[in-house]
Amino acid sequence: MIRQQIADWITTALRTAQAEGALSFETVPDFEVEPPRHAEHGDYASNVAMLLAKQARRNPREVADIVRQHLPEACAEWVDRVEVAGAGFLNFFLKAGWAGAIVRTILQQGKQYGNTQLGTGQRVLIEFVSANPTGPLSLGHGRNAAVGDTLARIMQANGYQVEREFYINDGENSTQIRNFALSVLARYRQLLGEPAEMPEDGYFGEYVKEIAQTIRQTHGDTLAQGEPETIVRQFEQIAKSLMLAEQERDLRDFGIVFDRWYSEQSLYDAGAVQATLDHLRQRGYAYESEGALWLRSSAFGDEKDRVLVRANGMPTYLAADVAYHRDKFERGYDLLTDLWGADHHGYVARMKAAMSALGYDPNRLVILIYQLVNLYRGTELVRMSKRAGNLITLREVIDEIGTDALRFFYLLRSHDSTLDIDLELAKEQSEKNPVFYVQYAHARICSIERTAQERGVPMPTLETDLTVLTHPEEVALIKRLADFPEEVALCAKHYAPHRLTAYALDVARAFHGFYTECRVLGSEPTLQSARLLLTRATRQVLTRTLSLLGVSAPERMERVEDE
RNA sequence: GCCCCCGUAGCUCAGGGGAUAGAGCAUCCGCCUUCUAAGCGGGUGGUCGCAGGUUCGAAUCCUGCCGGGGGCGCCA
Repeated sequence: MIRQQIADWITTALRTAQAEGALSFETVPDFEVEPPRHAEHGDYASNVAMLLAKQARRNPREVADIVRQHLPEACAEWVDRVEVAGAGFLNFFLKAGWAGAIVRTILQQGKQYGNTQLGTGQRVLIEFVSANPTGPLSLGHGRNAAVGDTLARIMQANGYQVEREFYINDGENSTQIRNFALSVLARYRQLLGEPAEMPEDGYFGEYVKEIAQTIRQTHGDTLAQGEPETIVRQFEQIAKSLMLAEQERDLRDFGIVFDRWYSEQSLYDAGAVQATLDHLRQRGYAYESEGALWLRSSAFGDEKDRVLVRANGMPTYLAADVAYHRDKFERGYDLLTDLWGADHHGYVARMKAAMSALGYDPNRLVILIYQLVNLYRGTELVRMSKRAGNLITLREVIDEIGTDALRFFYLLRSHDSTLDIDLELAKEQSEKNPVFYVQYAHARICSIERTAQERGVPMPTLETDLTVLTHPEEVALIKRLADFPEEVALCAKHYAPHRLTAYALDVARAFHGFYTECRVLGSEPTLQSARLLLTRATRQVLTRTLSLLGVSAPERMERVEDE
């Protein structure tokens, strides 16, 4: 808010200078107002003059000086002085006590603080996880889930109307569903003591046996009798829905609830796949060759054309997925966001090409690719899961380290980076663990408030004099708090939810510094009141940040002493 | 061969046109009569993979190369 305020003053100054003929330029550049690294450069600095110099045909320092002289008088309320420095930076030095005004604003805005208008009026569909219903969610799906859900929360905070959707890959003609069903069927028969062989490329994880067991318990021993094709179809339905139920349960325990579970099969049932193929043909972007139907994706930058319908008449996964994305656009969203694993990156070009072929703006489809996740126990790479065999399940990691730690760790790095998670570290209740560091700051705040209550110190009103908040640690903390709305907006603009963990750590760090240097309870009454309000404002921002991350903000954290 | 991601402190990574490059961990030295020491302060530690280019200014943008990971099905 203070940054926006300064930016507005600068814009006003530019307009005034322009009107007076002191400065000539066509467009206001996209300049920045940032807290400089070094205190001698003021509280906030702007690069506007350097960006404008060429247009204005003057050297940057001259431009800076002109801007400085045309700043509106209103800024005198908060600004002590403005210096021109370096290559042409405008350095703003704020009056002692400016920080207090920010604390008041934060508290006045309450739960609204941190919200922005960035996406007001825009509908977004975030499609994520979308795991195959043939196995439990994996460690990789967990990253997808954490990034997608937090991004959804962030976009909501920015005013977007957000919906979360899970696309179920349940096409009945797909080989994977059939294989899965055949695997479950084989296990089921084995349970009944019948000789049954697993399909060669079947699913060999323990969970398949569990599903067979569940089916036996709920449907009895006669489900594998009758006409073979009917049996397999039946097993497809039952096994698939059991698997989906488990995925939904895991996600709910991970703090994620989808607005919609969208079935691939429903696209076939509604004729949407066929309609999309016809539409592509009409537009001239689908053609027959070698007995198959092809998408002319190479016309839109893809390296080659792709098969939509195989020579055997079966549509490919791509065909359904194109129909699905068409359906999403037709539902009226302004923006579609997909979250895919790195192993699907090669698919991006063809999906965007398909959207272009259908006449949609491919830029309205944002596909985020996240890199792999490796799990370590100390320095040892964890490869296998007992239950799922060749993959590590999300469930077992949640069970071991908890939702809070796992969500935080997933968002500790950019989705562009491969992520290593160390189970030992995530479980450790110590200073090494960043989740605890942040949560501990919150618990400390609650502890101060509890003690205040015990001592009969009431929470001060907003009329309290906040200009006494001038200690460097207080100002540093308030600056971090003041950044919150800007940070929330940046997270959305760059699709970078991981920035939020960094921000949470920054706020926690600033608070711990304040806590150490500035005694709250027992200080001089005016100061005590002001500090109590600062503490409350910090709590509000921390709680909100953690809730955007889907991480809890505990009111107490007792250290467990281990010998 | 082509495509995507990464290469920054001993380790794990932020920063992705702006001033003297940051954090955590590790390591060394300090700080608990007083709101939770799961905390705080300080020290050590860097040719931002290499070479060109663009720019007033490059870790950041462009090109090429090197190294690591992933992907290149009428699988999903």
